[in-house]
Amino acid sequence: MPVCVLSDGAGPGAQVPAHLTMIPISHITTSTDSSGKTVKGKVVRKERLVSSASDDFILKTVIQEEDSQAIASSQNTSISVVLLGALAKDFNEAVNQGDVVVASGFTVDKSGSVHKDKLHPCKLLLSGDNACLYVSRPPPPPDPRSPLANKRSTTLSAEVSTKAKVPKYTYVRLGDLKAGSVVNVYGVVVFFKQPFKSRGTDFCSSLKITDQSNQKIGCTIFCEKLEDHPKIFQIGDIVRMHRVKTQFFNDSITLVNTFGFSVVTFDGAVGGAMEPRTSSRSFHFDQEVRRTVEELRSWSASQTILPPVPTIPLSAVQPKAYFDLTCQLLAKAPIDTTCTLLRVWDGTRCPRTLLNVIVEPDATEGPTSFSKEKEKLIANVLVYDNHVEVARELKPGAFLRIYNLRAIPGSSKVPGLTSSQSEEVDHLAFHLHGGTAYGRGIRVLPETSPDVQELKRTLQAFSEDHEDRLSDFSDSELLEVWSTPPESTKVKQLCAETVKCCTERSCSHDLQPVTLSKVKRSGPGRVHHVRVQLRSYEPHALHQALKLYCSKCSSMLDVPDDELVSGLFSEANSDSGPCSPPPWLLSGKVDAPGDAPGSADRSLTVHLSSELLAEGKTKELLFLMGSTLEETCRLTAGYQNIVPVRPSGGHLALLDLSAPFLFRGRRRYYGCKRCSDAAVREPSTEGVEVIDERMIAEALGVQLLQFVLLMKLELRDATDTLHVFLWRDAELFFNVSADDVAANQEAQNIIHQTMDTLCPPGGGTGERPWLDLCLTSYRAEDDAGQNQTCYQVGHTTVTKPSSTRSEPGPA
DNA sequence: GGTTAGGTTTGG
Repeated sequence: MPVCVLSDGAGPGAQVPAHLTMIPISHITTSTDSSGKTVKGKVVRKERLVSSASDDFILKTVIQEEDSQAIASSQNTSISVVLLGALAKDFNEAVNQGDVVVASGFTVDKSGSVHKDKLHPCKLLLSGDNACLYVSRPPPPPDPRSPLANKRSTTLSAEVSTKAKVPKYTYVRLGDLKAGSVVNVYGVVVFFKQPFKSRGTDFCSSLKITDQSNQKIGCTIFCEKLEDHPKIFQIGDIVRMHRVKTQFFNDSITLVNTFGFSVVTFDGAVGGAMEPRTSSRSFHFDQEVRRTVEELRSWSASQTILPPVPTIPLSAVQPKAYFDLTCQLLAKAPIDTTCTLLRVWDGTRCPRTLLNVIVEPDATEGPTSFSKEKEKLIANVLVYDNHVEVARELKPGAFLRIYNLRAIPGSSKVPGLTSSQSEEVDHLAFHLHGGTAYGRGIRVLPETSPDVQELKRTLQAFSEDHEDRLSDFSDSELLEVWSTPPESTKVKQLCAETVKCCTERSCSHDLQPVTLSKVKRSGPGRVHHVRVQLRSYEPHALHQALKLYCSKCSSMLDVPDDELVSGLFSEANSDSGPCSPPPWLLSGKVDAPGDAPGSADRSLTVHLSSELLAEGKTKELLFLMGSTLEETCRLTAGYQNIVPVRPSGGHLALLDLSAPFLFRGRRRYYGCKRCSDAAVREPSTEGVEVIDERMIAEALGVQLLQFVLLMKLELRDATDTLHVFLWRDAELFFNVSADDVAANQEAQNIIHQTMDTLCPPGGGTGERPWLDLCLTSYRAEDDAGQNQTCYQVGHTTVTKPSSTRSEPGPA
């Protein structure tokens, strides 16, 4: 449906998808297969937009082959194009005679007027979701101030001289606004509130903008959909608004959105990326837009109009301060109806003790505990009232900016708080109070934002430092680690402080360690602390410890090996036959990637969402047909998300769900056969910042399986042995995520090294380190349906794995 | 082509 105006500079902007093949106008016949094809031509005639019913439009245009050689050697170089529906309307607004357009998703029909107009015997029809039109406009006359001017005028002079550019939009300076008109404006944001629910039907955004005329103008935006609101991340961002009305309020002009409103936001930093933030399907972006934004950026940088940005890291937080926090959400838990706890970190450590909030593990979304080192960096943020609703939509792992967060010293009146810390005074609590004053609110930042990129580097650095610290022991420390109690150690030594342990408990239970024989005599439903050694473990082939778990039906599956998955791919490829993709997909071909250059002569059918294409997102999501597992893996280098598909009964279908339904880089995602209702369906990408496995799974009706780690450990102490499971808290135990274990060798190595430390191969029990563990006992049915008591290790982290154990001597 | 809000904090 969309019309995309291409950037005429080298910068970002919509691009015609590279996999589509262009065909010359003269080659078009009624038997042309238009799938995966484009036609390019200059608009030589544009007729009036005709509206046949209230919402139905039709527009006829004629495009002509641009290549003069083709024109000279062929007759049918001009062809009629009929546009229907919204596309016609968009075309009418966005395209001028003289523009060069590329059409895709068209159908070919016989032209009824060939005798009359002497044009091509065929015409192109564009309608529906499949159709897309890319517009590139002759660039504006060279700007004499620009260093590129000479270069431009030589390479593009022919086109420039044919037509003076008529700007489509005119923008009014904020100092020239008159009440009672509808205008387009640019402005630098000096104040903003995230959209909040109004008392009417819409969300309301409130902002104040300024420009070179130094007027500060308040704007109020009402839109029902959040994605239509300005995507403002911080003061200094630049907005461009189309169709806002001016009106007087309190003796000053204000701007309110009106019919046809649209807004695009740009980063306000001089030299920053020119990435337009908008959910509009069709928006105008060219060299002139770029120049206007750059002018506003440098003007704004030279001014002192902007209040200081109150974004500071946790390490710099002062008591009583209000500040904006850029952070990652790790976990969250509702406290009561007016308050939600967000556990966040930004990789820096606040020098103050932070408020400790204890909630039921069952109420927590995300991990319930973290390694002790990480825990020290985590801030508990309490968000109140209207923010609770926003917090409900947040997912652990998301990157957030919390605006106008308050650091409250010594405050301890937290609903539901059970921490013994509540009487302490020397700690900081973080509150996001109710209301929207001072722009209070929460916003999810896209991963592409520069601030998130920086945050991720900080978090990464923490993880690396932390791991370095673990493996960086002096010899004396190593001796302490390895000098374990002798076999004859009696129970009384369990509490001895002198024995070094290589695990740490992070639970809040106030329990004395007990012996395994006592654990065995106690019934299910208990929590015990024990000090034990690891006698043995299963599976020894550690990759088998990685499982797929369905949180819906609780089934646990082995991860299929490559041989099995390869087989499923070739099975899928053996189904052939006619197959019509759904109308929202555009089809094309890519060369099958191969080792030798000569082997790449096979081509694979690919399908891309026309909506994503329209947004220029050609690498985001690919439906791939006919590939082998190996080819699919190779293509992950070029596409963020690959969904393998196969023809089935004339339609596109997913592969058997034993195969991954999605490839993302080195990561593969699986779905639950029992709980999925899988089909190729269109993902709704409107307003979506990042296309991830969750949204794709949801669109495809796939119940996403989670990678988990499952091991059975045999523990021993002086009194007995006990088999326990390591599952729910296995990631915490190894301090590694199961997702990472599934995707990379380094994470797998951590598990190997840890197990080698806890249970050295070939070593006697005397060498094995002692472990402080928290055990939970529970009742479960075994395979024979018999009730039995099971045990799980929880709240425990291995703190001192070491790979240098085998060579303790000086290096 | 309606209504909504119309910056500005003390409080869990």
